[in-house]
Amino acid sequence: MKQSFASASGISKTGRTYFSHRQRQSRRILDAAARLFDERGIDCVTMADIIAATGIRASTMYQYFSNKDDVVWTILGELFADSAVRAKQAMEAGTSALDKIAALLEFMADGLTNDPAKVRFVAQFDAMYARHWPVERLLSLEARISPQGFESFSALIREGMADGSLRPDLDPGLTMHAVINAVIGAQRRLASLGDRVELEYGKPIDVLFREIIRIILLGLRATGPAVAPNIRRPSQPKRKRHS
Amino acid sequence: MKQSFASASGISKTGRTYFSHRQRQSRRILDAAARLFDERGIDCVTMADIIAATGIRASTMYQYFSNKDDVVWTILGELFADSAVRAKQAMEAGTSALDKIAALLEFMADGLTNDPAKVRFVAQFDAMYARHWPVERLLSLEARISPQGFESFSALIREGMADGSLRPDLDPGLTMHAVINAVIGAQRRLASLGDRVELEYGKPIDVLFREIIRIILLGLRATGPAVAPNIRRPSQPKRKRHS
Amino acid sequence: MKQSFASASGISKTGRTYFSHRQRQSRRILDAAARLFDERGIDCVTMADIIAATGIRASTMYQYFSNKDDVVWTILGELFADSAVRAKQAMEAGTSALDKIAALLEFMADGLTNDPAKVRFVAQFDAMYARHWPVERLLSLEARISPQGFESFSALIREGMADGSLRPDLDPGLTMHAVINAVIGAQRRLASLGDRVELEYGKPIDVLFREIIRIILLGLRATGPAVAPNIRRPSQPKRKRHS
Amino acid sequence: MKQSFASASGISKTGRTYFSHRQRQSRRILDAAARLFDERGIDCVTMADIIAATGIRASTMYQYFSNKDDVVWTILGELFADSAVRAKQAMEAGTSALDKIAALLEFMADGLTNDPAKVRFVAQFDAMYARHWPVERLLSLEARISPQGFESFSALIREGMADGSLRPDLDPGLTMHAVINAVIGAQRRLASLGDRVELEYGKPIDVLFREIIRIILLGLRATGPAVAPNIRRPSQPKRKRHS
DNA sequence: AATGAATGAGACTTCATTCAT
DNA sequence: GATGAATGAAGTCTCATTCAT
Repeated sequence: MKQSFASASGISKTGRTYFSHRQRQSRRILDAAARLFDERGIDCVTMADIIAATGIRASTMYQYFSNKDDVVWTILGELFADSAVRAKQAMEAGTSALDKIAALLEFMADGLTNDPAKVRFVAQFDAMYARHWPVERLLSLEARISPQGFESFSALIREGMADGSLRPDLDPGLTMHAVINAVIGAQRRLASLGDRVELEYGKPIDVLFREIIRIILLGLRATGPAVAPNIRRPSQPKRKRHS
Repeated sequence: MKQSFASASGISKTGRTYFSHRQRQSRRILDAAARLFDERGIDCVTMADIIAATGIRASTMYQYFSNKDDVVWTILGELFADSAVRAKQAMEAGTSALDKIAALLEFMADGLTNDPAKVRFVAQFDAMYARHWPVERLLSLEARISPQGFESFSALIREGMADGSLRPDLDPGLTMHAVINAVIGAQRRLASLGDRVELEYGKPIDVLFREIIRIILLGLRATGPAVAPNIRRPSQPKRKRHS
Repeated sequence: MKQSFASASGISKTGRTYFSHRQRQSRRILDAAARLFDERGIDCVTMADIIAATGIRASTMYQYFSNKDDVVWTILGELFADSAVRAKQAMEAGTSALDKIAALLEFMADGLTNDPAKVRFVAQFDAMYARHWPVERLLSLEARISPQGFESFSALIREGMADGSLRPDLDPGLTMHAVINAVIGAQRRLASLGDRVELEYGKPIDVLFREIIRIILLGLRATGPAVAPNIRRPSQPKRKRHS
Repeated sequence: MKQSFASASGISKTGRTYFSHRQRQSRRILDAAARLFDERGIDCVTMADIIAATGIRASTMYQYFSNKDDVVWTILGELFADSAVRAKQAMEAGTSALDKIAALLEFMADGLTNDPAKVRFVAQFDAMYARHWPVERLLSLEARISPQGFESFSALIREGMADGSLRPDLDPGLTMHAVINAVIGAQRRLASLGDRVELEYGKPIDVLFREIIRIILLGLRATGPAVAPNIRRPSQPKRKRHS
């Protein structure tokens, strides 16, 4: 059986690392819950279900997690903690701003390929809980996906316009935020629809996702100058109005 | 009071068609439900809530809708029926394939601007129900957003590569599907997060959405230089502000 | 079986007065609850107990009362509504202020004699809920025991000092409030201890209560000699009966 | 921080008597419990609350007290042990019977002024537990408030009628029991209502309490003779039995 | 003496739904 | 077509308490 997505959260079971009993129990619960959430959808899983799946008694469960939100939130936290580190590493590899952005998006594509269940979980979480929990808690968590938080996005665009890797007509205060929101939205939608997309469109979700990344990067990157220093690039016959 | 989003669904009250009492009651229920769904989220609304909001008795409710899914599905159907027609109209206006795509995405941007509640509703529906109902029912519904269904997307890309409005290196069987999924994903994410996005990023959701559309279209369109070195049309003279 | 104290609330079952089914059920619940509260103490009765005693199903119960507080509060309301009317009538009979006070205290003694269960209930309520519910709700209810609310007490003392029936050294803003609080406190304590007092002291609770009333009235009334040495007012010719 | 009312219970920390660890722990528990009882009301405090407040583990708690009743009872016992001694001392100071009674009542007024929390605790205890525990245990405890128990009350009344400080028409087997019950009832009611009384009536609880004491003493004391040696006012021919 | 862990028992409440009138 | 009433079936959570270490 494939590894539960909760247990991937950087806590290694290998080696002689000793889990205390409490930690082990906690993990059993989280793993069981994560599996159920993925199988049935977060809202269709009850505490009773998790309890049954874990094999402990209800009252014991409540010694570990005081309610379903607690479980959900914990899983989410582990997920993000894990992602944040790896996203950072991915971006550091890039040289130009465009490279960095590409690395970040590629990182997300890898997430979709390797852990669609994780993405699906977060997608559900977003759709269901986004409105019920304080913004801060939610967005602060999501912000970790980028190294210094979303605030660094502006800098990235500016950097790219300076180093010539990005189009000169981007808006530092806007573009990257738009891109990241769109890519996250796309990623989650594809993860949520899962195999159905393949059935319908004949393409696996990660192929679709990598295509949209390609298009977006094409849209972001500097055209003429980036390739050749001399500014030709006449064309673009009639940029149509959008809005 | 602004019109409920359900009652806007293309059902005309004009003409001498008289709603029977039954139809009026049904509408009251759907309107009340739609409002509640938007206020609290689909999963946080119970039949009892809808009943209370409508002012009828529980037992009467069941004369109209046999359960919550029935209500949800009906609202969704009205929403899509409405959208399909208008999306089609929007696209017909375009001349080149790029124009048509732009018109379709623009149509979605308008949806986000004018009816965020509708988009939010569909987003929730997707995240929560996608997995519980047969694919056919769901995707068939969504397919209506494009005139001939998603199948026509391949043709559109081919058309664009032929008429020179799109990059020549696109994949007819892939690109448009990728774009549409991403744009839907982005639209729904933004609608779901709503005002929070503005608080966090300082930009309204529709501004973000139009920016990503712009980037995607930039990524799709044929770039003169990339294709041919000859320099006409020196630069995008005045990218207009989007918002 | 003796009449339930809840059902004494001025709602007559006799005659052709028709209770709707709902009212009858509601009464059954209140009666059952009141009996249990008196037998075991309010805090030792659970909703489940009341449900079992009433013979309906749990879910039906919640159609009538949404929780235990609701039941408790309803019973209390009926009790006070009933008392308020009768206390008023009792006081109106008196001529001098002392008579009126005596009538009020006597009314309370009757309550203790005839409905110790009611008093006991209120005593428990007080001790347990006084701190958990908003003052207004509670005191406004209690205030009904006196015709125009406790505010009229000052007037009563002033009236008595004017008509010569009360000691001249009383404090209108204080004395009657002190008296009423003490008498209520005494009444509730005796009701709570119930038969135990008799076992311990060899006197029934109402005998003890009437004795303290007598002492208090002796303490309140004008004493001829104390005021003026000349002996007019030859003795309270008609110590009024209390009971 | 002010001393917990439980730890004031006459347990001396002086001398070289070392509390064993066990005693210290026990005290911590009792203090924490007493504070919680006063803050929330006895019935709203769970073992878990006490445990949390004390900082020990649940299982450790049960090494000291086998259940909540045990804790409650222990606190109550300390309270009474303390009171009994001081009540005795207070009464011994008096010369006439009236003086002794006044001293006793004054002692209770002091209790209300200085330790309303203690009184409140006992009031709650009374209302809630009186019915659940054997009479003997309860009343025997309360009896300690008077030196030789309530049995001595008869003697006190007789003494007062003999020394001329009390009215001659009192009932030795009744009056003092009535008075003490009333005063305890009043004291507890006032303590329970606490600040609310002041808000409602504009007078602090101890002012109200002292006023009722004054009235009762006025009602008890011999009238004519006490003021002037000459005995006129024979009167009051035959105080009839009341009840 | 302390404690980590577990748990039986049950209380409270909600909800969708049915049914007879 | 409307409604009053009832309810089965769950779900969530609390609490006092035990027991082995």
